[in-house]
Amino acid sequence: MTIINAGDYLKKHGIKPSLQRIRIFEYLIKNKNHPTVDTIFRELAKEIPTLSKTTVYNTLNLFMEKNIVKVITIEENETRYDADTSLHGHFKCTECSRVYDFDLDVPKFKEEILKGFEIQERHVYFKGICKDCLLN
Amino acid sequence: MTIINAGDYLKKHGIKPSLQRIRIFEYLIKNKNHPTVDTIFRELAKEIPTLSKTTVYNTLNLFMEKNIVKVITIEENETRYDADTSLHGHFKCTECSRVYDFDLDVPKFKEEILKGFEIQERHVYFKGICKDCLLN
DNA sequence: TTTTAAATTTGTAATGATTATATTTTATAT
DNA sequence: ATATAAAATATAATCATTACAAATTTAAAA
Ligand SMILES: [Mn+2]
Ligand SMILES: [Mn+2]
Ligand SMILES: [Zn+2]
Ligand SMILES: [Zn+2]
Repeated sequence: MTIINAGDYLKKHGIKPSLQRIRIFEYLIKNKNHPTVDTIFRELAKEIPTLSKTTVYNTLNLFMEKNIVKVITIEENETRYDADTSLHGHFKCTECSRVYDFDLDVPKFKEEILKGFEIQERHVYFKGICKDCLLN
Repeated sequence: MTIINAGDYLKKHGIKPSLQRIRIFEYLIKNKNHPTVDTIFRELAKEIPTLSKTTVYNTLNLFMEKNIVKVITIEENETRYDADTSLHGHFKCTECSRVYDFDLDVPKFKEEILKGFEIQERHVYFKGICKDCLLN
């Protein structure tokens, strides 16, 4: 799914597209690096000098309510965000701390044990050392 | 895997079995409810009035280094611990906040994309509403 | 058994991420 | 242009975790 216009996309999901909201959402779809609040803030503060970190928090929480971003909690005390809401796995490299995406096959989950449970979210993440770091 | 004697198990893993360490480990294997530090502390403080929360933190971090417990980070700001180090999935109910175990089939992961990556940890968790809560 | 040293536990302070609150700024409607 | 609502900002508060130093316990040495 490619998002042509961030403003339209926000509107379509019931979010008034302010400058800050557009830039934060654009940052997420252009940099698929699963950034933290701090990363987003530091990067965008260059373009928007008045930006407040609170706004980044508020905006991401709003995005989550409206289901256009997902939260990634791999490490405690390091919350990351992802504008790709499709089901996919994440691999975090413990060397370079990059977070990679990888495909997941839903029906391959053995979920019989959870018969009678209503599953709303599925999260899969691996940790280890990425190809890049292994070659060094 | 059933652990007969907590003290022996700790020794076998290079951990000197102090009273606090034994009790904390026993709590984990007897209560498979994936407790938080706070839960462990509150429960054990009844038996060990001198217990310090710092000790619970220190002990769990030691257990993690020695690979006899795993950390579960489903929610940001709610770190839980599991003495079952085998690969299995977790289901967290958003109603009663219980965390259930469920089996996972390792080879069912589609990991071709991660060829060349060294995978050290695999984590799978789902969120939703458990059977119990759905029946109310 | 006493003495000494090391390991462990404890209490308190510091840190850092997130949220709460109040104020200011911006957008919208009359 | 004025009033009202929404959004952004600055600052303070909260809370989980860690850092640090002192006290206690355990183990080793004498
Ligand atoms: Mn992703
Ligand atoms: Mn478990
Ligand atoms: Zn790497
Ligand atoms: Zn439930």
